[in-house]
Amino acid sequence: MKHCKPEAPPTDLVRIAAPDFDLLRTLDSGQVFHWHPHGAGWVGTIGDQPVFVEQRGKSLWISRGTEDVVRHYFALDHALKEIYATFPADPAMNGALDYCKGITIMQQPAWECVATFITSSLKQVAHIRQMSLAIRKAFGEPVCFSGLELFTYPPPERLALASEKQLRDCKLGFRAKNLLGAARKIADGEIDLQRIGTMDDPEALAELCKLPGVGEKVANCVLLFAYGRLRAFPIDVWIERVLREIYFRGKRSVTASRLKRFSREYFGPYGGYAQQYLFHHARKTYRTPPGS
DNA sequence: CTCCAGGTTCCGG
DNA sequence: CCGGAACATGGA
Repeated sequence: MKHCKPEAPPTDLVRIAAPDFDLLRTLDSGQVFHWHPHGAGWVGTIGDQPVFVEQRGKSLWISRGTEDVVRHYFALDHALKEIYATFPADPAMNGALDYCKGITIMQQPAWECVATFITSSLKQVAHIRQMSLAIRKAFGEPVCFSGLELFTYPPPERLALASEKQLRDCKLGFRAKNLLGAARKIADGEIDLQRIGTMDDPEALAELCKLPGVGEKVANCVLLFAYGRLRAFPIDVWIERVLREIYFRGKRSVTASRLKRFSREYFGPYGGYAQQYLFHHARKTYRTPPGS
């Protein structure tokens, strides 16, 4: 990140209430990949808007004028206590809840979410962050903010003009073709991300899966992290591990569709929340047992 | 060096 | 419907 002019962390801040929210845990939970620590808080873009956010106890101190945007993006209106009350009360879920309390399911811009999760396949979170930042730097708009140069996420129309080689130079590997294809389908109007918001869950899932590089897992991430479908339950390698080792312990030949059906029925109306907590807890604490 | 990572797609039973 | 293999890249 370049310094475009010397300036300390922003001083024109306003306070908003965030009683049950945990900013650090939320930003570290593998939903978004572009926030930078800055002073005692964080800077990043929400859409085209550069924002500073710092948590002090039950309050967020944020750039003046970004109150509505921040509240929506971080889903500060989600009633976490009511959501927790719907979780199954088994030991694994209780452990995850204890570890993840305060994480919200965010409400990201749809395209940015689709694009970053297209690049996520077979990549660690640190790599997804690198690719996301490289794409912003190469194709996004620079925004000078609080002495830092931030970059917006390029819209589909912009990436549609890129070459596959340019995207590979952002270290996308085989994902370059998929991201380019998806950008083109959306820029051409063949897929309408706004209209997907009006569809029911199964229909929206099917529509998202028409994009190259988007299968059931990525589509569910997008439904969850961008469209507020809090029942969507993405099954990645971590969640599959949790399901098999805890909820299907000792059972053999458990198929993928079996896991899907179980997770849909067992985790309730906020299954997506349960999934995110189980994922984050497992990813942060899992160690392969010695000798196996 | 080997293993694996917030998968998708294609191909053969 | 199911399992297997290919696909790029870099951190552990």
